[in-house]
Amino acid sequence: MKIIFMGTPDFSVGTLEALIQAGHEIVLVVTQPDKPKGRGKNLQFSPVKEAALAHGLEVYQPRRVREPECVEYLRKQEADIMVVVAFGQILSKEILDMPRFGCVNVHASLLPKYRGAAPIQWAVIQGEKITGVTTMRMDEGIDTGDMILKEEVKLREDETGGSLFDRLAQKGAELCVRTLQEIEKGTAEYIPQNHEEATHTSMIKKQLGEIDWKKPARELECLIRGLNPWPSAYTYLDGKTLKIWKAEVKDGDLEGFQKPGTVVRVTRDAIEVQTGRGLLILRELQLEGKKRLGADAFLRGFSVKAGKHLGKSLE
RNA sequence: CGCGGGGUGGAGCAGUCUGGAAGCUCGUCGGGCUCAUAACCCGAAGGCCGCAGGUUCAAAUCCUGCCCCCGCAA
Repeated sequence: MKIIFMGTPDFSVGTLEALIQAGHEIVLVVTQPDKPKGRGKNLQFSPVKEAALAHGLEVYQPRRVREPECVEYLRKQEADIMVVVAFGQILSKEILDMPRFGCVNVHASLLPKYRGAAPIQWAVIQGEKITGVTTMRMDEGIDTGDMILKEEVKLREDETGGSLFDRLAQKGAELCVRTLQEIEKGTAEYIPQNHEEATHTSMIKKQLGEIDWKKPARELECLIRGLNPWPSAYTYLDGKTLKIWKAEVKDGDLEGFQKPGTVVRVTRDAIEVQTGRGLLILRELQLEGKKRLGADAFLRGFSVKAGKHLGKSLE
């Protein structure tokens, strides 16, 4: 089939490559415009653009796909179908109706749950046991279209946003190829979502990573995993940002309840911190400007003593 | 030219401002003590102080250029 592919981040790349592998003709790859990124603010290509260029595909980067001239350009491609994976722009009805088979989206959750921007990270943050990927035929709403195929994925104990991201990207790629096969054969079933059960997620903001020590240790541990490797959960130590990369939960409070955020015990390879409920044992951390370190190495260079308060300096 | 921190034995750091013997906490190896240990005691190995120039009687330390790592910001 002649496909227009739309996508931007790493998550989309696997699907793009799987489609190429499956022998589809990608007539155009649409991705977000290059933006200044990283230290030094250099202009950077999106991962999808990198991949497209590597395969010699034509790349199109409209500021807004809904503008008339963009729509015209898409129409000229005469694609049979559009595959949209984490593109980052909302498509107008005009575009959605354009291809013969419509627009198919790969979404990284078991719809109708976790509609919206960052379903993968949210699934980890919320402590879900199972999530997955869903393909659907897009309609005008955000992630509200009829579902085609779905596949479940179990979260591991130590699942991070990053690890789940990788696994779902791969599952999504496979699922997308299968979905297109069914559509091509005419055997695809379109199952409406139960909108009553829908939940929504918002985009991950950096600020979400600031640890609120009043919350239960269990919740914080999920937050830490969910925001690893980006943007990471953090707190403050002596006014400097301290990222927490790995932690464990320890139920029960040690020798009476101390103010949340207080270091209650330091051993050779762990820093135990009081939370709203239970203790959080910090195992891997990173101080501003420094590398990521295991707690044992960290403690060799920086002395942290019991009684120290983590978080914003005041109080 | 977006802002900022850093590169010192295997690990993490101090020392740099105020040039003048390479230090701390660990790890490793050997020995001792102990029922025992992440304990304690004794001893040892291991460093082009990121790279290249410059200033100086003398540079980890001052000056110049470059490389690499990281935080913020996007």
